[in-house]
Amino acid sequence: MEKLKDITFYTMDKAIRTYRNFAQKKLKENGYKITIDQWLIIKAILENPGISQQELGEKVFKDNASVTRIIELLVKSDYLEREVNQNDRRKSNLKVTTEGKSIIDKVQTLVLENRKTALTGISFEDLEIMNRTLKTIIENCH
Amino acid sequence: MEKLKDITFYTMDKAIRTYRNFAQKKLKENGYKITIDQWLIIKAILENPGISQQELGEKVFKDNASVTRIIELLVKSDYLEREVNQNDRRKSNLKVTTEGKSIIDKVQTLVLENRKTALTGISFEDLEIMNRTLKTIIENCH
DNA sequence: TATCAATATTTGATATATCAAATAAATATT
DNA sequence: AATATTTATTTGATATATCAAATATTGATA
Repeated sequence: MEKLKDITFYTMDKAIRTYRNFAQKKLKENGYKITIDQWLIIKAILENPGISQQELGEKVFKDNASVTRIIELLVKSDYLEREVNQNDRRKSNLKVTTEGKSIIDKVQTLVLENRKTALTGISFEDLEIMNRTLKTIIENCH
Repeated sequence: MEKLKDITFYTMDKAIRTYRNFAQKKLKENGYKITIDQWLIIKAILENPGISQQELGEKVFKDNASVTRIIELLVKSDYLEREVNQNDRRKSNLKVTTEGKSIIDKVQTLVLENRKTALTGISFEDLEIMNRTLKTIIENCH
């Protein structure tokens, strides 16, 4: 029977979780009251103004239900504002507040540092190969 | 501002989730009433008889609290039995039931198929590089 | 031996993931 | 226009993740 440590998917899982924990801890250490996922959602809205929740979910690879709930919390934290979309009343217009923009800016530096730390000692070529490989896996599992 | 799709960690996250969803769907399609995480825990117990919950958590990289709750559900599903450890009454002895062994056996084939599908078209070298890279990330984030 | 410190597990609170069902609004069909 | 279908979002139920606090037990020490 194969050992767990030899399983690629186990290593993938462990790596992404180790990174998430690491990044989340850094956020907390620096007093930022935001989760990685919340940061991701705000960032996606900033990069895609007028995006719907559904598109948002596709963008950050999250379930509609998760998006709904993350947005609720972001509104509660005053990082987001939502209004009913007048063209299609099923949708809502999501706007990042000043406070939301501000925390994204502040956190940005930290995130770049975290990534740098996490990728220390990895060559550009290896990183490219990993990215390509991960993308192949994503394709294969569709 | 960098685009999300260019972010390595985002791709890692997406890849592992795509694989998990894919694998979980296959389990469901075949009528197996077990989650990937439950499968992982049972497998780790089979491979490490007498393992404590804490060691189990380290092995599969899960929080103690998560392990407790997954085990509760496994006991409820009759895949696991637990007794108080007489040497150390804080611990419990975890035993995989006949039914538990049976489902692991049956699911095993499916899991191997899933992995094969997910890794189609990826060279051994690239896979090795990815594994090495992931392990470096894990080290860097400790 | 009574007390203190360390260890293993559980529990509570909160966030996210997933699926299915429910709502609500828009669009198509008759 | 009334009805049916499709689409976007929400809600409920259940599983997992994370942290902190609570429990229970063991081991060490005064």
